[in-house]
This record gives sequence, structure tokens and C-alpha cells, in this order.
Amino acid sequence: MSNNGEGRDPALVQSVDRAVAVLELLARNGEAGITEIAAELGVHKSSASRLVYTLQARELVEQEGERGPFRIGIGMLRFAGAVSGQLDYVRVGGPVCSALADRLGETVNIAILDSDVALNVSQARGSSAVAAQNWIGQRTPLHATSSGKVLLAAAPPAEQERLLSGDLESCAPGTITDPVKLRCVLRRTAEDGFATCMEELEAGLHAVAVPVFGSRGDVVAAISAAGPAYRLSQKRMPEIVEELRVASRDLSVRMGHPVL
Amino acid sequence: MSNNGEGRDPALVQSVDRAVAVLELLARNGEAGITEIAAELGVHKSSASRLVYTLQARELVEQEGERGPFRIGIGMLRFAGAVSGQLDYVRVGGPVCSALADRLGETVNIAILDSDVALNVSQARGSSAVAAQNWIGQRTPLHATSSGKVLLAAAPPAEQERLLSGDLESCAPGTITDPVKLRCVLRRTAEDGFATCMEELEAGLHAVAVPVFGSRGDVVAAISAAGPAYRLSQKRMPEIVEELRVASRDLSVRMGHPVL
DNA sequence: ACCCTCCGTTGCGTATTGCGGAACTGGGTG
DNA sequence: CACCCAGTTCCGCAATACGCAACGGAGGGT
Repeated sequence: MSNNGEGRDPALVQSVDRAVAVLELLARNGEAGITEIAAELGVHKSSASRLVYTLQARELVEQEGERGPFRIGIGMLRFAGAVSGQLDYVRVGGPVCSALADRLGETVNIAILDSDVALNVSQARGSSAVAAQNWIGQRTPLHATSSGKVLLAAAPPAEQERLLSGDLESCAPGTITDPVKLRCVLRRTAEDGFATCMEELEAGLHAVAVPVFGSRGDVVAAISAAGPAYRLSQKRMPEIVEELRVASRDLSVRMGHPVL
Repeated sequence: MSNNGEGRDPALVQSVDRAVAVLELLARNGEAGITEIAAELGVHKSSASRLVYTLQARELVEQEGERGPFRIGIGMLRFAGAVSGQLDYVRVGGPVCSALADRLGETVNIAILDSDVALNVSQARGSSAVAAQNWIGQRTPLHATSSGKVLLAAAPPAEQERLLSGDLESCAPGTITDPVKLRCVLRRTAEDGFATCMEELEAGLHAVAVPVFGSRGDVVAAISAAGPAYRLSQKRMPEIVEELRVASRDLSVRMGHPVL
């Protein structure tokens, strides 16, 4: 009834799970009111209210003014700083992304491999006034993104096969859903040192990515530029790839990996 | 019994509140095991286990290897990117911090006033190889930090008095614990437009901070440089303050506040 | 190689606790 | 002025999360 019913892991603590769902909703929507939250989660307004109240007491949620909608709060920063390991990409990656985004005028992302998806850890918007959506923390399919292909192409063969044998969901008209074709693309990616993504994730969206190398020459992340198809034409790719390579080297150095 | 008993707001959702406490504990300690968490929160191991399990399912917590301690997980990034309002300091502040940290060779921080503490929202390390601790998200006392003094000096008198009348905890040999003396220091801070902090937070640690102004000429944040006492000598202060002022103006402009 | 200890998980019964329903408050609007 | 919509408060019920205790599984010490 309250939940959309069926398969809920009984070992989960319901209210905590719901609270996190609230946070995810706010992170996605930017802001929301109690009624909206309640509707989205499928719980009663009163439940939503208490959940939000609790999060608010810890400053994980804050509200616009006295009687406005709710958003993610500053208290969240306490945790953001504690994300270990991959944190470095976030902190160090920020400036690199910004600089490149300024130069290219396109949105730049840094992504890492996280189990079966590409996880965006850092982002900077290009000059376009379009309030492009926030991709940070977003998980995108490996086979339908430029970053994903780069990361996948560098993964150990066993891992690669495991992911290839999975379900290649179609996201947009151009998505590669054929394992054979994808395997071929990945081989080329490894050879070329970059991957493109032409309307494979979203119609009208193009992207290019190059790998970021760690200290042992292994691929630890991917840095990509994305923008509307008409701006990221095939013709412009070489130029962008070159810019991305520079940024990638910069990133490697800043992360303490000597240039090879 | 389970909780330390008395004054718990009954409107709080207990398990959610505990879950957040788990996250805060992890953020503070870096990592912890179930038993430790349970002990710290004063709950049973099984409760702690389920709480952590739930957070883990949402990737807010991850564990080192298969059987290791728990830490804050990558899923947290989803939210970090969504911190609105003050987020700007994080994104915009990053490059400014980096640039200044490079020039000075010292650690640079941006902090904002968050209820009764100074909250660090952005940081960049200086050239020193010392893996200085990460201050992002850390809450530091207003009376024992340079940023804190700057923020406090700019707070409305009523607020200032309220905080002054509270408990001025001693953090290091030099901490100012006398309200009268602190009031005097704050007056000077307001006049000079900067504040120092000489071994008041930690022995051997010096810092200087200047205010960052918002569009209405109000103080919205503080930017500070910190380093070992022998490097941040009294003599070097004027030079650093000047650099900080430049960065502060830069920051104001980037945040869309016209220079006055 | 054994046992012993320490840590985390699982099953279970209970009552605490969080939930949903409805009534209340308080602003904004026609 | 009356209506409407958003959020909070109160209350009683039972679902839910809790504590307990017993169970596996890894080290580590002798």
C-alpha cells in the first residue's frame, strides 16, 4: 500500500530507506514541497513531514525562507568532504573541469567505473546559458556513454565480457545494443585512445571522452565533453580530443601521477 | 535506555536520526566497524548493522573490501552536487582556492557562518607535501579560527552577543576564552578587515582570514590561509592579507556580486 | 593444528515507534 | 469573506524496528 508494494528487502530499515529516497528526490528535482514528496514516495503527508523534519534537524535538508519548498542542506557538506578514495577526483577534478569547460564552451565531466556503471564525479558547465542538468553522482550506462566506453575498453577482459553479456538497454535511437558491434567499438576505443557517443544516450546529444591514467599507467577515470549534436560535429572531434588529452594529463599530474 | 534517555524530540523519526548519526560518525572518524558504531550511538549491534545495511544499499556507506570497516560511500556525491545556495561557494570557490594555494604555498579555505560554527566549504592544499587533513565540511569554533572571527565580527550585534555569552572552549594554548578580550579582538577585526589566529586552534598552527562580500556589501563568507607558525610569521601577514583580498574580490565577482 | 576471541549477521518475540487518517492552522487568492 | 492549498499536530493501531541471544567466520595466539 504505502510502498509500491512488492519486493522490498525486509532487512532494510524502512524509514531510513524512505529518508534517503527523500534526499534523492530533492537532489534530482532541486527542490520540492512536502505534498510533492509524499506523493512521489507514496506515503502520507504526515510521514513525509516527519521525515523531512528529522533531516532538517540535522541540516541535511533546508527550506527556502519560512514557508517555502525544501532543498538539500549545507549539512551535506560534512559528508561530501569525507567521501574517501574517489574524493580526490572531485576536489582535484573541479578546477580541471572548469578550465576545460571554459575553453570548449561545452559541459565537461569526469567519470569513474563503479561496478556496472559510469559514475560522474565532477562536472562543469560550458558557457551555454542553458541550465544543463546536474550529472554529478549520476550513474550512466557504460555502453551508451563516451566515458563508459573508455572505462569499459580499459577494464580487464573478464570484467568486460561480463558486462557485455548483460543487457544492453537501448537509451536513444543510436544506442549500440549489439554485443558484437560494441566489442568492435571497444577495440577501436582502446586503439584510438578516445571514444565518441553520437545520440546514443539521448537524442541530439553528442559526447567524446579520453582516459585519465593513474600512476601505474592504468585507466582510473575518463574525462568527457558533451553538447548538442550540431555543436559537437564529427569535424570538430579531433580538436576536442586534443583539448581533452591536455586536461587528462593535467589531471593525472595533479593527482600525483607522474607523466609517463 | 538505548538512547541516553531524556530530551529527545519525539517528533524526530528515531531510526532516521540514528542513521544520520552513523553518517556523521563515519564522516568524523573516517571509518568504523559495526561494533564501534553501535557503542558510539548506544544501540545494539544488530540495530547498527541494519542501519548500515540500509545506507549501504543506497551507497551512502561502503565497506573496505569484503569484511572491512565502513566509510562514507560514493553515493553521497549525488547529494553533494545538489547542495544549493551555498553550493556556489564550493564550485566557484574551488578554482579560487587552488590558485591562491599555489601562489602562497599554504592551505586555503573558504568558510561560511552556519548557526554557531564556521563551516568550511572549500579547500585547496598548498605545495607542502604534508598530507594536511581535509577540512571540508568541518565545523570549527568561531572564536578559535581566523575565518570564524571574520564571520563573527560581521554578524549582527545580537547574534554576536549570543555567541559570545556561550561557552568559549579552549582548543589550544592561545585560544581566547575571555569574552571581554574576544569582543576587543572582534572590534579590531572589523576595523582592519582581517583576522589572524595564532596557535588558537592548534598548537603550531597560524592562520589569517579576510571577509568575502555579497552583492549588498554584506559578509557572506571568509577566505583564509593556514600553515605552520614558522611559515606564517607576523611579518609575512601583510603580504598574505593582500593576496587574500585579491582572491576575495575575485570570488565576489565570480559569484556575481559587482565590485563596489 | 587447535581453540579462543572478536566481529558481524540472522531469527525471533515484543512493545516501541512510526504510520495513516482526520482535524487544525495559516496564507494566499478569487 | 470564503475558499483552497500546503504543512503541522493529535491520536489510536499495528506494523516495524529494536534488543536479545545464538550462529558463522576470521584472525591470532599458544
